[in-house]
Amino acid sequence: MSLEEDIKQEKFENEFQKVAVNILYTSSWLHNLNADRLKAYDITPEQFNVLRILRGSHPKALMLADVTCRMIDKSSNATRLVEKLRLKGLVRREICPGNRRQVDISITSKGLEILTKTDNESNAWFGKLKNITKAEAQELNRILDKLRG
Amino acid sequence: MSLEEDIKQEKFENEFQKVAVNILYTSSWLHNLNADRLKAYDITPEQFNVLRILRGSHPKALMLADVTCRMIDKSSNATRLVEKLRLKGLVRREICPGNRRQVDISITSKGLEILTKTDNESNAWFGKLKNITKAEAQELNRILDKLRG
DNA sequence: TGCGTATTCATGTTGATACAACAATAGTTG
DNA sequence: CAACTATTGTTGTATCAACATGAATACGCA
Repeated sequence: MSLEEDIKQEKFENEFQKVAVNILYTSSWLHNLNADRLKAYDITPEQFNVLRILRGSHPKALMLADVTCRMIDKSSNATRLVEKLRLKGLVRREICPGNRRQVDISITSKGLEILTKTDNESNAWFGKLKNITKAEAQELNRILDKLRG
Repeated sequence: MSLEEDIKQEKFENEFQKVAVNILYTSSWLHNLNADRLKAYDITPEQFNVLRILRGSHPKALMLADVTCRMIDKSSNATRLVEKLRLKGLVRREICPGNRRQVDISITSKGLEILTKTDNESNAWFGKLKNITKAEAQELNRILDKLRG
């Protein structure tokens, strides 16, 4: 549906203002879709993101700062996110012996299992994004990257 | 900068996954920009959004449900958001005489003043989005609308 | 070595989000 | 009119985001 209908706004001042609102609105839409599908696994989208980051470096551990800088939303607190995941047994937390300030985080086999399960769904889920063509997806990515300049 | 650099991810599984991450990431970037510039006025981006919605209908009041359905993020709580704005004197809240369940919300002159001030900045602010051309902005809007189906 | 600074993470606090339950009023129907 | 249902907002609660501050360790240099 058009953004104008979705938020009952007849017109925007200019195309750039609409871009801003459209990105924020579409992001909220995506976030809600994602939160819904992850509810079955009892994890939040940001927790899921951290798990994926850790799978990306598996079996190597990452220090907390490395997790943070890979996160989509840098302002969420990696310490507490990781602690939530640890309590669920999905990640491991170890003080680095060589540098005792540092905490090494790695994904557990239970964490990997959850990701495997969601992978099976993910294709179906990305299907929801396939209202657009691959060429449009590429164009979207190009423009968003350029936007952030 | 490219998304890959921003979140240190070398590659995505496919263009659609990257679209999802890119929208979420760009939205977080935009939200932070917005929050920063609004800090000088002591309002949050969602409060700002409500003020703009009310200016859109000014001088007509809107009932709470109408505010909600125009909001970018439908899940934030309009009752409490409006109460915050009321305490700052930026909106008025009146029980509708014709239907006492209903609450009519309208923007005050003080609320309008704040928007006038931000308007003066807004052009400068939208300038940050002008890494892209108007044609690209239109294309971005088209694809985002299509994406949400 | 010892002192100042930088790095890395944790914690405290305030306000926002997510979701469910509740309350009050209005409309509807036998 | 009395009971039922729908509409419209409010409130409670747990969790999360945003931001500032604090604590422990490591590093650099006189």
